[in-house]
Amino acid sequence: MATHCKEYDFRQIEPHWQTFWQENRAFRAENGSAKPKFYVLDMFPYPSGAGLHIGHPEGYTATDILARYKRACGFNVLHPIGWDAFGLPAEQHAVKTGTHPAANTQNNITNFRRQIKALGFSYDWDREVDTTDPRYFRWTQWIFLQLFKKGLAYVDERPVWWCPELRTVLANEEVIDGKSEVGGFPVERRNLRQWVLRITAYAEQLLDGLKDLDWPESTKRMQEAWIGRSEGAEVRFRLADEKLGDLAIFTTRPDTLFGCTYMVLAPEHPLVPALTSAAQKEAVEAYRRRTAAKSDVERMSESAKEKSGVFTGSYAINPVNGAKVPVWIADYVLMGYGTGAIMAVPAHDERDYEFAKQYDLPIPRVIAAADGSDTLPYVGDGTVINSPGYDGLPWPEAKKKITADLAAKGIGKGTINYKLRDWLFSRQRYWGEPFPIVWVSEADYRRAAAVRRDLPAQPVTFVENGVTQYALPLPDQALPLTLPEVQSYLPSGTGESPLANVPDWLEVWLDFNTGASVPAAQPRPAGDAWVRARRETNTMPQWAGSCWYYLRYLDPQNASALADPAALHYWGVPDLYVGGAEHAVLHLLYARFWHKVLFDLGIVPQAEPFRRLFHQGIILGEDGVKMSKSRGNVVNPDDIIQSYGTDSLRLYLMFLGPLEAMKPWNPKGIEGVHRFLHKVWRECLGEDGQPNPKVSDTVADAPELLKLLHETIKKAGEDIEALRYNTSISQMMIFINAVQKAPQVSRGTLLTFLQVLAPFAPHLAEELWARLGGAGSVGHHPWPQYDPARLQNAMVKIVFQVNGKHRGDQLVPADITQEAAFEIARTHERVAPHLLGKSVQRMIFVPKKILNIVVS
RNA sequence: GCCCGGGUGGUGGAAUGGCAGACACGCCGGUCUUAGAAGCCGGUGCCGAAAGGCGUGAAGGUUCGAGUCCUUUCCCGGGCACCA
Repeated sequence: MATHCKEYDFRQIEPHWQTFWQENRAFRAENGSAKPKFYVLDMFPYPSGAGLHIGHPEGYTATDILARYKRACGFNVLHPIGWDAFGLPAEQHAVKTGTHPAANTQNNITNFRRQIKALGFSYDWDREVDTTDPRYFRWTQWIFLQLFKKGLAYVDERPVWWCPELRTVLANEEVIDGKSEVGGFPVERRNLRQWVLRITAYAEQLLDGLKDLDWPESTKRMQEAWIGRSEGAEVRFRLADEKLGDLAIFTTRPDTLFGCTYMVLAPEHPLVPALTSAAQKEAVEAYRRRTAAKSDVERMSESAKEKSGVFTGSYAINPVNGAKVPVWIADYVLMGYGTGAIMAVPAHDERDYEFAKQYDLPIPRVIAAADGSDTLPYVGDGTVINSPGYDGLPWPEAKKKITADLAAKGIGKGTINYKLRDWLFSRQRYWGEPFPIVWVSEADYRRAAAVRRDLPAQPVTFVENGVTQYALPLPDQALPLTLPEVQSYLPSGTGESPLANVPDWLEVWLDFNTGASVPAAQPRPAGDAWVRARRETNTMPQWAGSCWYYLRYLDPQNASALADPAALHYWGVPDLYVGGAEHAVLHLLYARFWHKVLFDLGIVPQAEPFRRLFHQGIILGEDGVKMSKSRGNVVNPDDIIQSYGTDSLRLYLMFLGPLEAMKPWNPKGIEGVHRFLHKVWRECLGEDGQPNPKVSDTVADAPELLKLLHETIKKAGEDIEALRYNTSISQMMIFINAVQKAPQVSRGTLLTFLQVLAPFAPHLAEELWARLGGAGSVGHHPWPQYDPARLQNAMVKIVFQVNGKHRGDQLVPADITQEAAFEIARTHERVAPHLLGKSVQRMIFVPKKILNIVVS
């Protein structure tokens, strides 16, 4: 079973055991097992052409250790891997080379698979998934159809980020500081027809569900901030010119209504033209034009310095005091939030204050500061003043009262707003999941609606050249809708994807019952259900496939459902999810949203997909800065494996520091753990490769060594559960250092130690286990139990302090009394001088630890 | 600006309010060797010959006792950023 090398030849040992595991399918997870399940999930990688980055093995080693440990503890462990393989780089490569992105993607996957296998992770390779496989994305499309049917998908022409360089639209989240996240190219605003998912319908649930999750607090808070719930009121102001109607605003501080001295509309607000007086027309229009021409980045950076705005010439009436207040437009008010209009209360809002100062608007105070200060703007606690009917109330109470009073008068109501926006779900790209949607005429849609039961309550439509088009979903049986071959992967440049350039795919006769289609250029087939249709040319964003992959692992081959309900019940959701903090908001929020929809549909039994989440930290270059090609400080896993072996790499990655910490790579450090593994080898085997002569079947280990062994079992187990691998490794080092000093060691002790080592350095552990006569695979043996009795010592070291200062220590019986300990202390040669001539005031005695003598 | 993390030897880092610096890197000395490498033994926070003193970004506080708890403050990293 084992190899026959005489030295620790990891280049021979590691592939040997990897082959062994593969041939024995050692890590297969069983559906329907009677064992308790444990599901430990890695964020699956995008298989880039650059190959694995050192950050991948960091997180993957962490989960692998846990997976191997849990298997040894008797769990049926699901530990899968797959490929998030749709994505822009493959498409850009295709544009450049003209080869199909699928070909490039498969090459990259092959390379990733080879690299990951060389790291010896205990994945169940029978469950590998690939988001670009039609058998996979069929279900991505299916889930989209469920969202569509539920009214959670719609189309909207809206300004979106357009990147001329990438020739595609980007989501807000993909734009960083006015540049594309991928490539760093400049972006601009354009109006395009887009698919949008109504994630805002789940805002409250997404916020509420965070409470019970075992996630890093920082990540929870980031999601909270992203959802951005705020409670306030919508208030309607009459306009002075009655025929213009009302102006609705949102405020979180209705209690400051008496302090409102002007109103501000977003420049894009639809009421602006009607509100603008003849005298102000020119100024208002110029301002609107200027705002529209600015990118959001310019708008933000400029206005961060200085507020700007223009008076419209109109006035509104403050509903609480009848005051006539001017209506302005300014770009510090955003159309996309609330009603796109605000009441300005300059005394109690920093932005309004700044604006009022700039344009000389009145700033009356309506909240008295709790601390009596009179500086403005004031946004702290206090009581209401200058507000007849509410004076003297603490402002949160006034807020409730005024909101209720407004509601009673029918001019306002309490509302909740969220910063969260609906999710822009389409991309003008080739390399993504096609939408299983066609566009048909109203008449054809009505005919389909008469027989189809899978349409939304409200049809999804858009108007094109004055004609209303209706979105008709493909029937389930027509899935997957695959990508057509194209001549060029270059986007059309007009905002449509390359799919718009494939007429035979694009323009079809479609049977709305079966989803069957023929090119429109051919004659219409016989039958009533055939309608003229144009396919949706957008594709889905990369987030789509990663929104539900953790479910597909449960039952990856299933052709009739995304997963068998029995598998969904047995495995449930991951018990642990490990991945980078860079996904704190987007992926993790989108996946939660989809999961909640699937939960509401009764497809999954849990409301949340990821109960326990952990972010591994970033590994920096040797120089303490982020690894990058340009800096030349990149560490390549392949090179490390070649020089030290994957066991050393795995161990070092975990020994570097706390898993969640950002920490620099130190090339000398890996030699330290490599040395440790060599030492383990030498303690087990002699120079001839046979068991070391000091290994004995007859000699009993010293109690101290056994105690250390049991401490090691205990500490390793506890640390693994808590993902504190650095300290468990140091404990194993302490143990092996003790073995080294012992003249003899029992075979049983070494075998037990190898079991503890196995999750961390599985190849070496297997090899030594076999050579020391252990049966079968070390990973298949039940995790050793520590004996609590062995952890006790009859004698313990007690520390003597005088006035809190360490003055000496002494080995004493563990159950020594305070009196006896004091007797030892007062005669202790290093302690006694500090007691001389002093009187003892009191003593603090902590058994087994400390005796602190307080003297005058 | 706001919200999170975090500051401990030359380095990475340990430390349920109870011996600060485990473990490892590096360095110094020794051993083995013709020599080196590897291994092994010993040392290694700072000041001091020693006794002892000082030490966890800084300053206060609570406590018999603080790296750990509280207040203020500085620095570094991350996220958000006109969301009314």
